[in-house]
Amino acid sequence: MSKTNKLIITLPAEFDLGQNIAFLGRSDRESLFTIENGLVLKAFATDGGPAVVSIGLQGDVLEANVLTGKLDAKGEAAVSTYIRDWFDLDNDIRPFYKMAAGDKLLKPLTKKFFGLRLIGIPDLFEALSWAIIGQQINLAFAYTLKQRLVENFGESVKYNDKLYNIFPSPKAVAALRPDDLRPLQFSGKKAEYLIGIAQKFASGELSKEHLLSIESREQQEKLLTSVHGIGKWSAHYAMMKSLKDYSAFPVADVGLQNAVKVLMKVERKPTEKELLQMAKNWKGWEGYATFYLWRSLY
DNA sequence: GCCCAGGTGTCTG
DNA sequence: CAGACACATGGG
Repeated sequence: MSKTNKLIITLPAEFDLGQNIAFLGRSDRESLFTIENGLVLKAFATDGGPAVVSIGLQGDVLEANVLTGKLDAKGEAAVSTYIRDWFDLDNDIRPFYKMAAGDKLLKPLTKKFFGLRLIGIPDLFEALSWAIIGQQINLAFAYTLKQRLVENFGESVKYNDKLYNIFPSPKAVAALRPDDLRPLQFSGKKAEYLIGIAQKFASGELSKEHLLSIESREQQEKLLTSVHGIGKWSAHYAMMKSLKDYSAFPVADVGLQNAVKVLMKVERKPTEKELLQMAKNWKGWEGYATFYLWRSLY
């Protein structure tokens, strides 16, 4: 009998697991975790090998249980940090709610989805990959492409006869050729961008640590958009989902535009200019506002 | 068949 | 610096 690791994750007051699970469950094609009976199950790559972890509510804290594999102290710290980042637990979102209370568009959303946190993608390589996959295609197809990438080039662990996938490492993707991805129905450009970014991560030219060491958001954006395949939208997407920039604002996002259109009950999508005008009230919280607006679409 | 999709790079005026 | 356009492929 091996001892099972159990991690306790403390929670802020403005947190509702049901709301966050509802967001996580938005696609039935998600390939990187599963949701069962109020528990989130996900595989993690650790130095000691892959581990499947369940995350669920236990009283007023989250409890993470290691189901297979074993975590040393370093692994436990890494998984705890990942979960805190994933659910954005170390951020005081009261100022966001305060701002939203005075905003026609956001007020009903913060009421309806109270306790929803900006669900992140802690791994920057995964965040940028997902941005590239999602460019200019519908979300359903994007999930299909991600699933094929993950299943073909990522590791997986079995638990209870089910496979739990881990997003492919930069090294694994860096070794691919576009012709490896074309049969999975990646366009030539997506394949080229994805492999190029993987190579930059594998070589150390790009890293989350380095991006985070840059204090100026403008400089972060500039560095990100200097990479082939990362435009303004993808840079802001990664900044809000991975770099904890709550003011990141992917204005060109068609989902965001549609959400505003629906909520305002108007015939056409707002222009970028109109969105920027609207977002003047959101200063510092554009990323959170965007996230709640996306949530309104499901 | 047609329009749209969680865009980007490149070219042109 | 703004605007037009090619790219690429599935979903509805």
